[in-house]
Amino acid sequence: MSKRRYWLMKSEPQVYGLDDLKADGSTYWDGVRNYQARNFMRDDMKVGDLVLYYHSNTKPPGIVGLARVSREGYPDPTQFDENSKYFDPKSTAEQPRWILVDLEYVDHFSEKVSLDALKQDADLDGMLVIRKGQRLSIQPVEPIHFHRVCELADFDASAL
DNA sequence: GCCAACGTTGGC
DNA sequence: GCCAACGTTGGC
Repeated sequence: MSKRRYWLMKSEPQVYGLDDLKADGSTYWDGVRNYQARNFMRDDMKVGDLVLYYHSNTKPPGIVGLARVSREGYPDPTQFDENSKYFDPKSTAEQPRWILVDLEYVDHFSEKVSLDALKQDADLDGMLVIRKGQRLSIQPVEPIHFHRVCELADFDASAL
């Protein structure tokens, strides 16, 4: 088995929160229109990778639970849909610009680990999400940081 | 609602 | 290829 990677993905709970993912079971992560985030989904995210699910634009922002990559990169269908706000006229079926992955629900943390708590924790120094001005909606996470976040959430990830 | 910190676009 | 203008993200 290849080495598993860890990620953090941001979503606004009023748009598509972890509760929505739980209700759906799985989803395709559409609407990403940032090349760096696209590249992660296209090149690096593999089935089985674990994802810290982060709620932004809420009070307080923070990590609310876990998801898992359930399908590797394929073209985001919304780029071809003229009625979608994610429609991209420069994208073609032969050369799609935007690639997404599928995520499946894993679990909620019993309590949100707030952004403030992440910032307070010395073991999480260097984690991207706590950096000022960091807007990237998909971020790689160091394994040690991933496990520390689970620890802060009092969540046992050893069986995953 | 404000605004800092980006990323993208397009004129030149 | 530069960079000003503009748009977006997201914490506060």
